[in-house]
Amino acid sequence: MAGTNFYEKVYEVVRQVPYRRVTSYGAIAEFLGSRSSARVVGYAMGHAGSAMPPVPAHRVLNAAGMLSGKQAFASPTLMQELLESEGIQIENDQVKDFRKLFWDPRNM
DNA sequence: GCAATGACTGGAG
DNA sequence: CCTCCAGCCATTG
Repeated sequence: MAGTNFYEKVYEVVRQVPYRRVTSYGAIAEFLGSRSSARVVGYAMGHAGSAMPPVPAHRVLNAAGMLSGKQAFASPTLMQELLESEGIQIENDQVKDFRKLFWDPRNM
């Protein structure tokens, strides 16, 4: 069942990511209690397409600010386009000024 | 219930 | 600078 509490938590955190901001799997995992569960966060993101309401998964990147999950989108370029649509600059599948655009769930 | 998997991470080579 | 390895943890078969 893709409706577990953990998934819900992950989706909830991702939905709280402000416009024109990004975060990382590790940050979300850490916010949920275990930084080591970053992989699970990514796994949950894979099901984000079925999540309701929809989750801005394109704002979730790895620790390096790289679009590691772009393949999971309808189109491999969709993630980058969505981010650029928000005013975020991407270069070589990597977010520029990632540190500046980075948003920590605890900082809300 | 055990074994495999993954949109990760940090450290070592 | 780039590549490889081992840890970690919820979900799935």
